[in-house]
Amino acid sequence: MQAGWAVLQGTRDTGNSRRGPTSNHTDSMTQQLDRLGDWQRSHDCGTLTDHQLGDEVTLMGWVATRRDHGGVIFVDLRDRYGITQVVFNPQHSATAHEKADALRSEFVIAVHGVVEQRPEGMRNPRLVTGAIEVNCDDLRILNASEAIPFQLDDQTEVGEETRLRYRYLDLRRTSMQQNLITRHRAYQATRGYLDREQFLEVETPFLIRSTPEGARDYLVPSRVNRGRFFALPQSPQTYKQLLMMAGFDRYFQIVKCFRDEDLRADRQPEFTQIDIEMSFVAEQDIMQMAESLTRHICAEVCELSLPEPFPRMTYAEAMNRFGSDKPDTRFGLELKGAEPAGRASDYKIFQSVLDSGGQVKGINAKGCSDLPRSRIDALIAFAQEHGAKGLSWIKHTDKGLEASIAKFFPDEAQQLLISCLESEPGDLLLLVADSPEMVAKVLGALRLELARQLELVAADTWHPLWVTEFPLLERDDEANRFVAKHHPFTSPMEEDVPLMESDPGAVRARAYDLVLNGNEVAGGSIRIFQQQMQEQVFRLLAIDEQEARAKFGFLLDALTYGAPPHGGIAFGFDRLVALLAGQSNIREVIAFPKTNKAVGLMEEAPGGVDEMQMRELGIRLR
RNA sequence: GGGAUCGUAGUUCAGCUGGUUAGAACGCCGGCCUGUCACGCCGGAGGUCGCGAGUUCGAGUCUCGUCGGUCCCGCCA
Repeated sequence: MQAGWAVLQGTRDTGNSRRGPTSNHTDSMTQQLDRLGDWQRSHDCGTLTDHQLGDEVTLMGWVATRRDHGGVIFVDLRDRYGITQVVFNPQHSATAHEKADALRSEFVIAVHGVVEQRPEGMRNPRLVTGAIEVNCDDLRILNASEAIPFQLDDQTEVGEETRLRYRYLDLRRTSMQQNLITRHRAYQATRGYLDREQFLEVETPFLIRSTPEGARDYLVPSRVNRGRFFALPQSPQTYKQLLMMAGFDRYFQIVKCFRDEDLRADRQPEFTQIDIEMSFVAEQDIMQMAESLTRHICAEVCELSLPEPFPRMTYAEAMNRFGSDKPDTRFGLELKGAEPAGRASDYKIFQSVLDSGGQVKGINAKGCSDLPRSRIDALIAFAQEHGAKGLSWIKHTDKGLEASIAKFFPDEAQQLLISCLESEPGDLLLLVADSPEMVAKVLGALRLELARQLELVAADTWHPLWVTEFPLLERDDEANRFVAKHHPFTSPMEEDVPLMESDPGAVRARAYDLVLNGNEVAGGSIRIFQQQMQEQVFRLLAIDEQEARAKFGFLLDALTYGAPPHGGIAFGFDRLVALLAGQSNIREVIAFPKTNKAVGLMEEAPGGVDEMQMRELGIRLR
């Protein structure tokens, strides 16, 4: 036995191989490892306190750290629940102490011992179990571990590439365990709430028919039906509507969705939705339900109390005041119209934009008149990255308005500018002149960037907001036609139906988004449930009858057999959990996420396939 | 498809206007240590400077290309 442990110590790799363990010391040690035998875990590593003093316990877990004092060895034993200090004292058990000499980080062990009070002054107030320690009399080494490629403490920030390559190690870190626990609690809060509210959880297919509307589909070739393909669902949209037509009244599902689009910090190729649909309802019913659900989740998971009811804002107001359809209302910096000042100025750029139907709007960066030129230049560059031709700026000092463009603003125009932007000495005015869409886009982004730079968002503030009355349609300039902004089954607002022929772009939808701290966490709509209306909308979208039949024939048929009025909403579950976990990146709340290039670094997915598989599927690369 | 940024020891980073043998901390390995908990002390090992070209007497450093990570624009009904 003893010789065996010596082998183990001597062969532990120093330099780590990059792609996992190549040394075979683990193999050579297998015979020296202990069996679990009849040992049973009596407690976890996060529960022992003064109350168990004197108890004999058996703990199992990972060696978080080993502190060898020559005479006495301390091991911090870690599991999902916490950390307990184990003491190996030669006077208590010479064998256990001798054996503990071989322990290294991340070895998996079982210890048997007695819960003892720590000596006076040796307590660790930072551990729940810090008042006690387990005096070990018997140790079983269940598994060894190579030296791990990065430390598991939360002290040093390890690069994400390394973390993702060894995700199973990364997930051992306390912060990641907390994130997944938060996620779990959000699942349970959701299921509990919706179950109590009479919602039925129903699964819908993952292998579905591809429809070229919307995002790119992930495709799955069918072997049995050679040359045909399934798509993975971008959402269970049509199925949940069919469940309403089937009379299920209240449906929900916590479900994976798939979109083959480029990734972002808040976008993964596969992501999770809380998908909900209800029959015999209008906007108010769904919004009220979604609001209660959100309040319930936030209360259960984070003990937050959100306002009741959530504030509401129309899409038009959101775009006008915040330049965004998901405004972060935790700070000011609202967009202000500056057209009168632009008209009164001699500034050619503003004049020509206004003459061609554009807008001049601005943000008043309060108290920023002393911002150095370099920072302003960076803001200009930022605006240009977002598509602006330029960003005009004017400092409001004690002496009045100062800037290179101030000379184009006669006194009257200056006064108008000051009143339009509610400016005071000490402020910095940032102005954009462009099409209304571009003005909103640029100033909306600039507003967020300024708030970030100026640290205007106080920690632990939660601003939920409903955005309503979205446009039904959106102009697709490339295809020169209208496309659905939400999806083609969204019902138009009744009072706007007459506009469908005359001014389709002005028709508002019975759609709503739930925004939390500037993040879209849910979105939904009242659906079309009468066939004539669905056909009318398809016409607007330039989808002819043949195409509509081919793509959505089953849904159109279902509409003819007594479809109830219905509507629903879907939550971006990953985003919601990320917010609750205080993470700005949804990868932090997903166990095994993909990189920006939609690659799994650990399992190296996607990978190639055998020629045989391709042949069976009737697929050839070109 | 485009832009920005990063890539140096296992990890996190430093490495100046191009110039001797590429450094630090943590980790790892060995030794010592009976009350630590970021243990301590002594010693040691560990590098394809992402990869490939180019400029140069000389490249971690400059140029071009390429691969990969991250953030953003486009895209995401």
